[in-house]
Amino acid sequence: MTHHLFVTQGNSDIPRWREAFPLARDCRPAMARAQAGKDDHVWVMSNVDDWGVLVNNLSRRGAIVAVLSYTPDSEEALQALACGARGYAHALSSPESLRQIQLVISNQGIWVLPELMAKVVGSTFRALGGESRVHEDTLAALTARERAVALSVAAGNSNKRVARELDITERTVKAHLGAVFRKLQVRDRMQLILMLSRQPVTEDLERDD
Amino acid sequence: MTHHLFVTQGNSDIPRWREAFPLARDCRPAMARAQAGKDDHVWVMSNVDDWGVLVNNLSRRGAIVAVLSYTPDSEEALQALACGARGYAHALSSPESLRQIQLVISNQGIWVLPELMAKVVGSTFRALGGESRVHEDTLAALTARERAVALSVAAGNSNKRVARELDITERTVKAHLGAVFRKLQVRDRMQLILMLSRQPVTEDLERDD
DNA sequence: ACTCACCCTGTCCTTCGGTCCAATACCCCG
DNA sequence: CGGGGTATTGGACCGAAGGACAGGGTGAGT
Repeated sequence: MTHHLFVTQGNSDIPRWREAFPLARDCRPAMARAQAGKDDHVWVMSNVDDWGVLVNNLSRRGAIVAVLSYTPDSEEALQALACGARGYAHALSSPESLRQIQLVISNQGIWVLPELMAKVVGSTFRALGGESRVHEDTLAALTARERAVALSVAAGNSNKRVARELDITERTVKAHLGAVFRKLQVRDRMQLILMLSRQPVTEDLERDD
Repeated sequence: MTHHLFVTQGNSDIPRWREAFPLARDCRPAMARAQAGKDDHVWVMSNVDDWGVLVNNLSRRGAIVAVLSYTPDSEEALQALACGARGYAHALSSPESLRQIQLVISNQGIWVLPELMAKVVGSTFRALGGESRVHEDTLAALTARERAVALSVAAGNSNKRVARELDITERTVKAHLGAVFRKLQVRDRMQLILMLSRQPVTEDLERDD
């Protein structure tokens, strides 16, 4: 059968893992390295020494690895994924979350904190030179004129300036801009800028008050 | 209840989707755009026009989107993810695979072809030297409060929202913001965003009329 | 002809953003 | 202690932004 291991550095207590997976065993890095094999599930704390190397080894041997961190950040998440981990989450995730994660990654899925997702994918996309392919897509939904207005606005120009630039009335600029907002589902020029200059945007939309 | 849609371009036959999800309906992009909402599951073929935009819209509205392609490649996969899709697979995946994918992505997971995963994440990590350290320089000139305001504004928030966030008056936000504008030599919040979300800025700034 | 999509413009009105001119309070430093 | 920097807020003012409502013009299809 497959093993199920928690790898911790020292005598740190194992938060709610025990609760999530009663059958699992906790161990030290060396032990994991020795025991884990194909299809085993291994959870590695990001505070163990050389966790990257460990994760790499394990996943290379066919183990299904998830990394848990007390201080999750996108950079570490990327590193974890790059080392072959299939999951990355907060170490204090609830037992339910942990089981959900296990479900996902044991089915060939990837699991990262939702808020990190955007960042990870974003930087990945940029890193691959795919650069502004997205924009072309989002902008593709616009008419030629709307696109021109959107781009100018996204460059930080005021409506008046855009008007002069395109040699139309400020009123017309507003009209086009309104259409852009509708089509791209943003509330104002700020979010337009963010959308076109990319990523963050956390969880805007809806509710301003 | 939640919808379950297959979005195809034209009269292409729906491979084995029917078999995997008997209850699902297939439709055109426009229909999907109109019907799909929060928590709906939508499968989009990568040969429909502007699938990127469509996926963007849908996922932004809370739908769970997966992209299927007859010719999967890492670039397209990344694009799909960047647009908010949670899954990317071959259009001719077996019904079992499709169900597995659905399981994964409906549990907050990400699903991409395993061999693409390595490529994508691998190259990323290397290419990800230093990301966004630029800001710390520019932001260093600000007081703690000003910095907080600046960052929130740069995230696309309105003055009112920032006020609530920091639990101060909108008036005070304006005061801090004014200071930020002076110190960073920008005229308004748009240029602030541009300054904080990219690096170049080369631009003129000057002259609006 | 007629519809449809796009482009352009107008007025009216509300809210938001930014600046000027204040004032109060805190804290650190000389 | 007095002076400078910071944080906070008030009021007033004005221009920018964006929505609501209403048009007029073109060209491509049907």
